[in-house]
Amino acid sequence: MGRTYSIRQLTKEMGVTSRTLRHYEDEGLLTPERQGLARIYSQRDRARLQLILRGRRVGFSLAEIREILDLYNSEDHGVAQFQHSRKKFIERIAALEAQRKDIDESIAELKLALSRADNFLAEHHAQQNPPRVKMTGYSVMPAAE
Amino acid sequence: MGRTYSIRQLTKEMGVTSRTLRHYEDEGLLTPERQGLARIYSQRDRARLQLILRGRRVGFSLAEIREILDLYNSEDHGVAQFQHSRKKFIERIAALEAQRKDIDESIAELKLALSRADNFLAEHHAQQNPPRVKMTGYSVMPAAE
DNA sequence: CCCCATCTTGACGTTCGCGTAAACGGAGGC
DNA sequence: GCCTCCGTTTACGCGAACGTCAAGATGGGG
Repeated sequence: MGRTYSIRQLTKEMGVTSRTLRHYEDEGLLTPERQGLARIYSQRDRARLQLILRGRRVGFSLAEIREILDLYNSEDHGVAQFQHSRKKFIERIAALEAQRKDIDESIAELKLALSRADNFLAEHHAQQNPPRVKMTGYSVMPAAE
Repeated sequence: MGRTYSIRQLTKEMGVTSRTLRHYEDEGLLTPERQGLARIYSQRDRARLQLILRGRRVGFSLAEIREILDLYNSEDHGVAQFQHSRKKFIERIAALEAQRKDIDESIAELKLALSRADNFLAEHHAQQNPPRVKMTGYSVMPAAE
């Protein structure tokens, strides 16, 4: 018999509102038990919620998250089902790896901008008034390509 | 003088609609020149658009993207400005690195699920797909009691 | 000249992910 | 009894990021 959680406990632990949990339930992402009217969340619900929130952080829509959870949780464990799941998993992995590339590029660019800011601040170290220095004629973007 | 682009050319190249470009202009993210009524995009506009789209792919809102672009593009090159920019850059980098961690975890989990699907298919000698290493790891999703 | 393609400016519509009341139901304490 | 929490349902609202008409400008070709 696993631990159980009230809606309040879960919201505090995960940093979301009760409205959010009910919304996820409406969307079929969570299916807590009931004691009368009150929802009672199992460890499994809690684990699913963690997956949902992480999925959200990486940019999945609730529909996509549900699809993935359904793949994990499928009732039908036939060959066709697994082949379908396999395809979906591969798609998701590829998408995430592409996204990671975007993120790495963004980080690199931001770090470059950061170092430029640091250089400027180092050069104008003790200065408090904004110096009207023109920066090497380049007023726009980090060069692409 | 650099190359220029019609709205149509840019949409085709970038895979977005003209409505999207106009929307970005309404939001102050792009400021193409005009020839009469027609918009005419410069290389700089094109570069900014690439940044915008990448920002979108990593989950930034248009408001956040505008803020970052403004940091790059600031007119005021004073010390206070650079200090502010520096702070913002550091924040963004930290957020992206956190997101990267989420992505790596998601990828790891999906790969685990993938290998389980592969194992199943191997056992049932569904010969269509490359077999995988045998896994003995425990499922990420807690079993349904 | 007309036609057609491509552009333009509104402006209302849509989807997603919840927020935010409004109104009500038990359980426990005083 | 009543008050205070914690919970519930129903349901309208909202901001973001465009989609989707409607109606008109502009320029080139036949």
